[in-house]
Amino acid sequence: MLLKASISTHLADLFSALSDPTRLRIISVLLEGEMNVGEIATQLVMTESAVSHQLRGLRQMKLVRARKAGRQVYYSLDDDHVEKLYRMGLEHVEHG
Amino acid sequence: MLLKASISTHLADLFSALSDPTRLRIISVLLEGEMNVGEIATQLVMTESAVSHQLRGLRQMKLVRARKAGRQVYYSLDDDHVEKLYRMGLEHVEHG
DNA sequence: TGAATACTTGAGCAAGTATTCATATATCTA
DNA sequence: TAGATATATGAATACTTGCTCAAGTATTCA
Repeated sequence: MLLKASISTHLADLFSALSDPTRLRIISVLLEGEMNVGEIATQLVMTESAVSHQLRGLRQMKLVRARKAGRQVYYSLDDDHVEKLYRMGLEHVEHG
Repeated sequence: MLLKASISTHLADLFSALSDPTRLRIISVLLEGEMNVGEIATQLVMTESAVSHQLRGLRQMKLVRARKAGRQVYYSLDDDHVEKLYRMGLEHVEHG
């Protein structure tokens, strides 16, 4: 049945959150556990600013959660649907 | 483990295909079976041109398949991973 | 053959996005 | 308290995207 316009935009927002290589790479490292911004930036070989901007989007979409510890901020995945979508997409890409 | 850059872009492309309300609405009607461009456009209340442009993207991503019959072109879903991703995303949006 | 129908395509524009750079805020340490 | 560290944020820029409009191709039918 035709998806209602309002639901279609929410669903599009969810997939949009997963539609960028940088965000997917952030998710891939957070699958192993929480990590702070500097560590993520080091792993991805990107500036902390760029990573921070992307984390903001993921935070707003409630896909990651932030935990502040001193001056570090540790991020972790805040949604197991995301992990499922990520893994299912990856499966499709790797042997689809 | 950190997702390789090349795979991350492929995965992002897949999710990008699902990251637009119009494309999701097209997918939602094609879940019920094949449909031609004019019928899709009527259901979505959009121009055939706009729908055709989106179908092109979905075709290039191999998410839909086209069957020509006379001057009509019938589209159908070409990938059951897509249906799974769609349904899982929808579940998340509807009661997440 | 000529007109109508069904769809596709390219150009152009408005709106959105990801990154960089500079700056701001918060926290720790000497 | 001053300076260093960790992160966040705003503005600017380059790039991408979705639609419209006009024109093009293919097919049917009178």
